[in-house]
Amino acid sequence: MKDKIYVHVADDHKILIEGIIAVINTDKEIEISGYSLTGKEVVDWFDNKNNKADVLILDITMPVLDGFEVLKHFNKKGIFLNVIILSSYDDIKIVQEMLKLGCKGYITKNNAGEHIVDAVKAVANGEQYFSNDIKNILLKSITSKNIAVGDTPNSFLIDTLTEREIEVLKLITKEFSSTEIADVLNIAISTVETYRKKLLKKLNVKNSVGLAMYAVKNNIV
Amino acid sequence: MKDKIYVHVADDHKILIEGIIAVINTDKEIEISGYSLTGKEVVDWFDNKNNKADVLILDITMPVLDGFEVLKHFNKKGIFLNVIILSSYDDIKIVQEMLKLGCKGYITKNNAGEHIVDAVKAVANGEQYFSNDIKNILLKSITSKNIAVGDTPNSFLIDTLTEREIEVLKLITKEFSSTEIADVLNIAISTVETYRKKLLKKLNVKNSVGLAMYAVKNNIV
DNA sequence: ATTTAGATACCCATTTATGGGTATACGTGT
DNA sequence: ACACGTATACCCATAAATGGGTATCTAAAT
Repeated sequence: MKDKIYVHVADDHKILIEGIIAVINTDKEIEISGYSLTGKEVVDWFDNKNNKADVLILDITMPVLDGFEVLKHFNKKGIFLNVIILSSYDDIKIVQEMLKLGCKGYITKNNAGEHIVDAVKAVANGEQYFSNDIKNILLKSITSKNIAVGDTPNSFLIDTLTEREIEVLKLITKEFSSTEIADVLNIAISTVETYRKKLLKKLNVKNSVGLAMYAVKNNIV
Repeated sequence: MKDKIYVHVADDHKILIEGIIAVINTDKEIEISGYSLTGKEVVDWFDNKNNKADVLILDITMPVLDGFEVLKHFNKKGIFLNVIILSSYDDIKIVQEMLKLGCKGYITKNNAGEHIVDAVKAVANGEQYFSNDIKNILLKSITSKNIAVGDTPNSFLIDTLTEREIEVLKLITKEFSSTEIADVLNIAISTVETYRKKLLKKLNVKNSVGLAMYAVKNNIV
């Protein structure tokens, strides 16, 4: 009923890649179209237009570029991949950061074998997939606030803020006026006002309150 | 090893309350200390200092005051209860709203029987509890953004705001200017500005951004 | 009956923010 | 060599917000 699912695997341990290939080869629907041992290789592989993959299985700890940097790179380029994080980290902060960066699945290495095929099929199908331990820590993290809300899909694809813009934005949320921000950052008030204008435009909000609300919604503060 | 867990049940269907009592009575650790058929009754029951419960099982659809309003009332009063929502709604928006209002558990009526005892014990113990279907929709809702983050627990309203002040505050967080707020509420701009002054003073913040941040931190929005 | 809290509205003046430009300087990558 | 993004800074004008008052009306509480 549908084409094969092509998968690219990235992990700095060759043996783990071989394991994943072995597992995935047991399923006729899925095929490995490439693999990488460093983040740099991943980026380069996808830069080549001849290479294509429906799903990227991505380790976090890798030489040259780590998993975070790889996703940031793709986000910046506006490249939208179905990414499954395969990591031994089960720290909530890391999982959240990866979700913010747009990953669609997250499985831990402990029980990768039993999950990998299902995970690949799920994310290739536009769904999300988490291994049970990740599910648990995600649920635990749900408190009385800041519940996940289905936003504009892939809203990370919009205008990326520069470091300085984020710096200004953070100070705005701390109730600083332009004068005070200029003081703290040692720049002219006019410059701060330039940043305010850029922020308003990039984030498409009406005023400083909108900036603050954006910052909150997007975990910038 | 520990005292009994006292539970108050609120649902407008008497038969459902009876069912819950029957289920809960099978467990020696838990005891029903009261029940209510409307939201108003719940509020009144807890207003009486002689009444106490460790856990409140709360329906959403109820006459006089619904579940949302009951939780809002307790939040406003600074009353902190371990609340389990028992509802037939499994809409993500509703679950999220209830979590924002501070509920500690959420189970659907489909499979209440098999979950109710575990849920009560969990929330009485300070943990969270969700039935499997709720777990699933919560996980589904986790997108690339707005992941749950553990905040300051129970930071309720200090200086009580009036209804009108809260109304204005909410509009401020929606990026409305004073002119627009005056328009929406059909009052003079000068009146809106009076509210802004009062809000700034009561909440002890410097500007509108401070108001917005306060509103977010305190679940007003 | 009198106080109190809340909603409403205006006066004044000053400070900030917004919206439209333009412009220079620096570094990266093609 | 040149384009591009980023950080910086200024011009202009208008809109909005802030900070200090005072004041009236109503409903609820004492």
